[in-house]
Amino acid sequence: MSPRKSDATRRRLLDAATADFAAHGIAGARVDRIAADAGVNKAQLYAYFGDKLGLFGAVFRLHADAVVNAVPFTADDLPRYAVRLYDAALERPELVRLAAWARLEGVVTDNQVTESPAVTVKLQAIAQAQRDGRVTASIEPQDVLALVLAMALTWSAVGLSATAAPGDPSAAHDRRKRALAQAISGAFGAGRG
Amino acid sequence: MSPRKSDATRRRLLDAATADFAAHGIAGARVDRIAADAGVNKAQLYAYFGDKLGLFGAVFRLHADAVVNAVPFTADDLPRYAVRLYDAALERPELVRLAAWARLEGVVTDNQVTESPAVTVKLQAIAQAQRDGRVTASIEPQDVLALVLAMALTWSAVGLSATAAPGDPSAAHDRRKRALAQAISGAFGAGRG
DNA sequence: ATTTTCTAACTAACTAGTTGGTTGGATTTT
DNA sequence: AAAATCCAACCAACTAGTTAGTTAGAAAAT
Repeated sequence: MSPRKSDATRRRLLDAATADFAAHGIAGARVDRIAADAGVNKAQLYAYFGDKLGLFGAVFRLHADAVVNAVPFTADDLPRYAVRLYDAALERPELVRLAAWARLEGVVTDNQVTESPAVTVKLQAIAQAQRDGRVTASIEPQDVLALVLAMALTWSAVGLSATAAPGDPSAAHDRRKRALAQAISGAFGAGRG
Repeated sequence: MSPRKSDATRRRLLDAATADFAAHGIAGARVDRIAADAGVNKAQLYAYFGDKLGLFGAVFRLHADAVVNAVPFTADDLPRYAVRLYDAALERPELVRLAAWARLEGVVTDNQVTESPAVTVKLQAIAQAQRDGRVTASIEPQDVLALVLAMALTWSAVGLSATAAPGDPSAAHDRRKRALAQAISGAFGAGRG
């Protein structure tokens, strides 16, 4: 928008907002707290982002690409892709939480998720891997992708199981990653089914 | 507590609270709205449940038990268990949403999830199925359970993919269930690994 | 008559969003 | 060069509405 506005202030607001929205969701986040944490006056926040939902949208868009895009997708090697996602979710749990909250609070629709270019590209890559005989052809690409994502995020903040934390013993991380890679290999490997 | 208090009023409050908490989460739910929807005065709500969080706790415990009792666990046939969970999540999406919100808002800890009797029983059943050679022994029971749960809830409100709805064409449900059953069979079947 | 269940009205604190005005540095005018 | 002007960035204080939780007492039940 306005190129003159201070990038530093904008950035501080986005950082503070990311933390607060990730921790408390949209309804639970507090505009005053975000402004205070950023060391910025509340009126500035409104000048930059319009309203609370506009601020969330900016935060979400900023990280949305990073959630799914920063991790390179390899349809030929889904186990490794899933492990990379596991690591990414571990390193930046706030991204997963933002996405989960956006879904629950209804600010992103199904169509926005399924019809995004990032998803379309992945589906095509899976279809190609199926034609090449590297991924089982008996499960639709959309379901392969959905299941791989769900499995990779099993131990994330979204999951209903114990959440993985960076401080966990590395043996625990290795154990989960092996389980994940092996389960995905068995589920989608072209050898069977 | 007091055996005299009207069960009908209590039930109406729990029903209204279930809907509101499932739709908006704890921070987003409104005590006045819940009381109005239940046709009960707000002061009654506080007499029955103490405070907002106490009401959420009651709602959560009520449905957590229900879902555990409603879906029988079959360690020998994990694909079918997962499909039953898919159906249960489809029929009662509010249960999944309640659980997701409870996790995100931090009112249930990891230990409460992993150390509950319901989970312990399932883990032992999986270990037995592994000894019987009906489930792959190369993945720990806790990870088998975590992955099966995550996969079954791929298309639920928790998932990051498109959400399944009761109104979807039955072909779509069948397609997802086949994908789910096949993926779980491949991932945890004892034939491989 | 007394206990229990219910209710309207209340409050203190909090919330998102606004207002009117200040600051400090760059640009223009003299 | 000095004075006048401009403007984006900034802020303390405020508003109007909402929130969880309380109270004092009426109605109903036993």
